Amino acid sequence: METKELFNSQGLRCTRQRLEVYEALAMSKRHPTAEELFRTVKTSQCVLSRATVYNTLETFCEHGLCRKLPSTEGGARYDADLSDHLHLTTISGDVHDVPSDLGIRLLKSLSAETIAEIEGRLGVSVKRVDIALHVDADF
Amino acid sequence: METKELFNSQGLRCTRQRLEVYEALAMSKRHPTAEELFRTVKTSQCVLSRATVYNTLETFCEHGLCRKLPSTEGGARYDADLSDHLHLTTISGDVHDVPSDLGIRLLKSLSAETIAEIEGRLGVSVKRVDIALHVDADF
DNA sequence: TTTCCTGCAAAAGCTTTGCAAGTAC
DNA sequence: GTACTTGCAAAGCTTTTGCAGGAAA
Repeated sequence: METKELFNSQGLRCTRQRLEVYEALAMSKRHPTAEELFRTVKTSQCVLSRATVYNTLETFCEHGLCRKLPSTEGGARYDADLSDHLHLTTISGDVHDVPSDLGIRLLKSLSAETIAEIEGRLGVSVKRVDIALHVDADF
Repeated sequence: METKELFNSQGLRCTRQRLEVYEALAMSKRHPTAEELFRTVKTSQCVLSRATVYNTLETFCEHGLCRKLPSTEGGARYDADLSDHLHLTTISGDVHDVPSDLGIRLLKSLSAETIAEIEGRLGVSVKRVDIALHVDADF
């Protein structure tokens, strides 16, 4: 679906700012923070304020267009990929996507081999696993 | 192990503030925020500043005495229970412990029955599940 | 006595809010 | 034209920092 139709289907007006923020978010594989989105979109010849980024992201979350990811430090991160997957945060704060099957195996057996597989497949350095189920919006 | 011995085993000095913060955290089943711990401990005839609470909690985390839980809103939450379990956050922001086996079943099959079981066993109202694996400290 | 810890106050970082001007529909 | 959206600036909340005084070992 085109982004404009996506907004319309949710009763959201299609503004330049929303389009750019949404597309920057959907394009990114880095699960960006509000600040990162602000800097990405602002430079691309679009008038934009931080307040709008925050408002926009909250609106997107409310309408199921993206998800706010829990984090322990820095600002909140956002993900427009609502498909079935988990997230893995490295010591540096980066967030990586993890296929559900791999994540579930990790949960079932945090063996050295599983960790090695995670590290190999994602190219990250795993230091500790802190697992949480977050239940915070409509089913 | 007594709390004082626990501190000593980690090379930490045993101060009034640390003892009270640690025991308030260990006693609580609510996964309190720094602010909540500050208010709990401060009222119980103990001189305490917010800065000390933050310093203390970071020190505890560094020494493996507690864990910082990722969250999407409000302040970070802390848990001194390092045993094998997962967390479930409700729409109101409360964090509940979930036995690992139940959490893994949730991950494997987010069926209506599983949700109902979660709700029944924890007495909470589940609205959405947002799942993340956080890897952010030493293994 | 030495080293570590605490409190205070200030600052920094992230996010929200009120309101007037502007824009989508 | 109406209702929604934006930008700005200020405020709010959480967390960190520098430093001097104080306490543990």
